[in-house]
Amino acid sequence: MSTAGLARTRVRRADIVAAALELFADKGYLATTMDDIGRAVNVRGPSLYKHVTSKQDLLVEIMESSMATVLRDHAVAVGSTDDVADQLRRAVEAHVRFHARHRLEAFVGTRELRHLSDGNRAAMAARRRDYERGFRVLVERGVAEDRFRVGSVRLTTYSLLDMGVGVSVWFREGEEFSVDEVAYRYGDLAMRLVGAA
Amino acid sequence: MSTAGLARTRVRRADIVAAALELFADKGYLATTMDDIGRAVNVRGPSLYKHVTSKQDLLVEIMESSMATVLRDHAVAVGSTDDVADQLRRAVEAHVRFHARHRLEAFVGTRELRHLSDGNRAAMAARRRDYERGFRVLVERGVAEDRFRVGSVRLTTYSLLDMGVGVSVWFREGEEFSVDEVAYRYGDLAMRLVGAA
DNA sequence: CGGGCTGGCTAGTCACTGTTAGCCTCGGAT
DNA sequence: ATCCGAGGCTAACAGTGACTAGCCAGCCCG
Repeated sequence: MSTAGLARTRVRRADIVAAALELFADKGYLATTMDDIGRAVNVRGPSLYKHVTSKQDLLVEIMESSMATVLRDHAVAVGSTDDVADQLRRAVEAHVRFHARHRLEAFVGTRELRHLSDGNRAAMAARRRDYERGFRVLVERGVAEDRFRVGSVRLTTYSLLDMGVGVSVWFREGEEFSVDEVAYRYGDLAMRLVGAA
Repeated sequence: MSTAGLARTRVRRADIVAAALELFADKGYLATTMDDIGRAVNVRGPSLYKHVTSKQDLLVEIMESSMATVLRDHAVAVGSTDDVADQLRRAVEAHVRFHARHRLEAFVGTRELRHLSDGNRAAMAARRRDYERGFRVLVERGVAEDRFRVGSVRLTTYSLLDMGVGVSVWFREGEEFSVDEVAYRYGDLAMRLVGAA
């Protein structure tokens, strides 16, 4: 069948990206060599260039697809209801779910931003700011609608976001908490932080 | 005076460490070269070895002194009262104050842990775990004494810590908030998180 | 059956970087 | 005046690592 060749190629490339992700998360982008990545997929370093144009490309691919995922999840969460408190709760749950389920992507996404080439980093940073603005806007609306009571919108928003980001550092699948449990509990914590009525 | 030579040496060394700190924070440990550090103190890279035994040494010095600072501040905060809620509040304030005032050290401390040599990393990680345990113990005691009401001690503790760590990422001296304001407000947020009575 | 693309391999290039070696200067103490 | 050590400099070494060049095997197509 004519799809076999193509199919195999596709799989390989995905394997490479997956291996790169694990290594970037574990050792960091700069400390990871193309040979390391090759070894992880049973190939010599230089062979990778038959599938990928550069090491930087791997990083870009990882960060972009990961960013696309969070943004999509966030939009779904916020769009699923009109109640600000529910929106914030669901947004936080999505945020945490992402940082737990895709902890490596999330981890690499925050840690390796600076090793993106200038153009890529700027684009990425902009999308990240948009994402954060989404949360700030929710908190602001909650306050305006008298549903939340916060000392500072900005600090509260940072707290919400940073709590969730932290999940990607300690979370491990199959330990004490499931993804859903963590998401749910962080949703509660978020409601406390904003003093939800 | 015989101290002049010594004094100058000491100052220089401190300058080197300061420059290294800034560069490590900005570009990352691996991406920073000895020439970079040298340039920052108007000296060629190799000359640094008259003051420092290795690049790794610079990282170790930064991380150790920084860790010593947090641990000391934490001990003072917890020792300054007997009331669990006050203890936790002050511990969080100290935590946040540290991450704001010493944001570069804090930032490097969390980001570059993996580039410490094995022995140093293990020692550092252990002290970090102790520090975290200090918070968990406070939350546990608060719950036991019926002063706090939390869904999960572990998750709540992580949240408290990660919120504070996040401060080192966005905080800038002389902008909207002073160190004290941030510390105070995060203390409030912490009280909300633990559902302090 | 045979040609050629796909994708692997080895060898090599080039740039870089931590660190050492060895030299020279200058300021302070004798 | 002179000595000397602290500390700067350049040159060089050794290792690394991204990426390229060029070769070859095997599989799919005709």
